[in-house]
Amino acid sequence: MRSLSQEAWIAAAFDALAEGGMDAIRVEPLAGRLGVTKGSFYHHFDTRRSLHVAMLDAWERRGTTEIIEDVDAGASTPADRLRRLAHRAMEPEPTNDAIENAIRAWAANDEVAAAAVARVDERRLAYTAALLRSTGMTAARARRRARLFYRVLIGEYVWRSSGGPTTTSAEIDDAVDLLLT
Amino acid sequence: MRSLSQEAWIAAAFDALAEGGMDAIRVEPLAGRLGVTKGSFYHHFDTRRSLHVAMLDAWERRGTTEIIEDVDAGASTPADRLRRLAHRAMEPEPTNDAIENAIRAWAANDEVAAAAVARVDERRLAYTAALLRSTGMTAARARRRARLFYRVLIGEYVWRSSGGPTTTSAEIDDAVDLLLT
DNA sequence: GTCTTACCATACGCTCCCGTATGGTGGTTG
DNA sequence: CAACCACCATACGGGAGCGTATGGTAAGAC
Repeated sequence: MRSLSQEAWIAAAFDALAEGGMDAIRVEPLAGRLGVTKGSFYHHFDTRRSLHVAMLDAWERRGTTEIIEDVDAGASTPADRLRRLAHRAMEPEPTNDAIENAIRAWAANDEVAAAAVARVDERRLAYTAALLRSTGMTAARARRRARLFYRVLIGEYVWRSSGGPTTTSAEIDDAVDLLLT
Repeated sequence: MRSLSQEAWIAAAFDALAEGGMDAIRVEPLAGRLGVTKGSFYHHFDTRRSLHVAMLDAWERRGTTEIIEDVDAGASTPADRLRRLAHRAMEPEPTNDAIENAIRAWAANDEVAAAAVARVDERRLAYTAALLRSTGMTAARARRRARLFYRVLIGEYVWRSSGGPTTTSAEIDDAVDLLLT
């Protein structure tokens, strides 16, 4: 049987999100893309809003553990782990960039989204700061540097999506060296 | 006589933009906010799109010269000029942040907006790179540092708007020191 | 004082989309 | 095999907002 699940709707919604932002996630166009009617949608979700919230949950689950596990897998020195983190996080993935940006823009006008973004940010920051502190940095300095790193990362995503240049591998190494100062 | 001008519509549109993004710029709500009907709007503009383009022009004119002139006014060493630039650009102004972010997000899905953003970015980058080169840096390095600075700036705007922390004055000085390395 | 023009109100048709109501179908369970 | 349920189609009502058409008013031109 070819019946859909919530996950199929969420996946399609992320595609639409990456292409046109939060506002492009509309029930009927999504149904068309999935080859069904909105009768299906309102079977799986109460309202359009609940799809948005479900997407937020999925994003929070994915965006918090994925990279960290990936970086921790290659055990090395803290400085190298930081370098791996930077390279991994800055890797050009247009779809991921667009999703990240769209959700962050959404958070500016939605309390629930803002809370989810705040949790994700805090985990990433804590992880980065912990890495920096492992290199012998003071806690306060590590925190500051982690925030600076995160600003660069957000800037990279947003700038890339709006036609900016992509940071090269050499530039990433250069920036990491600055961070470790 | 209390008649409106194009500028009044554009100003109201920027308010709506700061609050709800590009998509919140709707003709009828805007007319309500201005105390007129859309009959007025379609007298001053051909279509909704032409208002958007007019906003883009206004943004490009404003966003390119304003800060630069302000920084050049206080003549000092290149390093101090860069410091002034950083402080001036990172100054917390929620409305300006939201506008900057909204237009940049818009540029991801609109060719005309992307072209305007590209021009503004290039001028800001060129100015920053020139400052850095005046401190004795090589052209290539100055370019790289300018891009890094610009990523931090974009990240600051976006992160602040989505609930992130505001960079303190001390942190700005710290970051500028890193840039000058 | 008429005429023109800038500015705006009113009213309309149209499209897109949300959410609901209801019925149909095919698989599953007892 | 009968009842049930998950899944989806169809059809409807309603709101929001775009763009148009047309008429009205007040300020200046002549």
